[in-house]
Amino acid sequence: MVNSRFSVAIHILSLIATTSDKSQLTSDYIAGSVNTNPVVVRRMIGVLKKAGLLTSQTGIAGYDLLVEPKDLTLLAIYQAINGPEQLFAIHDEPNPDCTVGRKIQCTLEGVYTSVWHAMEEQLQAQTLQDVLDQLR
Amino acid sequence: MVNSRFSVAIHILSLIATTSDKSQLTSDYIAGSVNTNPVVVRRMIGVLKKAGLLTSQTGIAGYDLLVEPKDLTLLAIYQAINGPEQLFAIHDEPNPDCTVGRKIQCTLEGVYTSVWHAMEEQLQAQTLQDVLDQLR
DNA sequence: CAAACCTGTAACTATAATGGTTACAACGGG
DNA sequence: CCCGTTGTAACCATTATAGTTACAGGTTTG
Repeated sequence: MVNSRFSVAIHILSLIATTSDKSQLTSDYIAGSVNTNPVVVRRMIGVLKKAGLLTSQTGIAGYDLLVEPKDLTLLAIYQAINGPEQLFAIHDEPNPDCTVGRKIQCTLEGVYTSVWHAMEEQLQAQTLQDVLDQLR
Repeated sequence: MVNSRFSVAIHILSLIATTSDKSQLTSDYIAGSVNTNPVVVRRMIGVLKKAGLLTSQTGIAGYDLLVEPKDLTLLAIYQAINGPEQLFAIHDEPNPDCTVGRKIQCTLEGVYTSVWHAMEEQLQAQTLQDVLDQLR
């Protein structure tokens, strides 16, 4: 199972998008909604900030989205967190003296690429706004 | 990143499907091709056996597929290993007193279900035979 | 200015997953 | 019987994950 960071990120971004009173929107408050630690929240927000999805200012409560929810795809969020990392791991150094071992890595990469493309399409098709609509 | 078990399973099944001399096909030999430990191989084979993909007999070298490579989808292999497990984790117990927290789990499940379906289709569309063809 | 907030980040910890390893019981074939 | 094999339990090392403490530095308010 993949870790829960993607879930936490979507939760955080949803809160930022829907909370009108910015002074209320502290890492402590967000942590209370997500049910985790404020530092975990700030750490995740740091990642999303680096990816250009939001801004914040040291010392001041509140965060601002830099992308409209309707323009923020789940794929963009996913990539902000995981980078270009492969989804499935391939075992290291299979035996090159074996017909299977020699070509298995390359073959699996092809398989995983097609699987990943299918996921990508789904993530691209859904935006933060879609999530917000379902949270109503 | 997801663990490498799926990759290892496909590798093992490919070897079983392509090795004609069964007395050669020991867990030790397979481990040599995969580049891992014989026990890791036997452990994985135990899982695949429980799922009904192959047979073996204590004390005798060799394994036999119970499903023709052309009928063995990568989805079947994936499910043999991972069961019905969700792909993405969702964080526990978000705050029910919060509009977002209250409905985020349900919403994310919907999102992940659509993503998983897309993956499923890709895995269903490819068989072990397709993999074997690419290993040539 | 001082106190009370906040963010940003480093560092440490506990827990769990993963894969490798040793060990051994049980089986089969020469 | 003897040797090689499968099937498993048990243990270990490594790593990822998330939680936590601590603190530097910014902001606001009285």
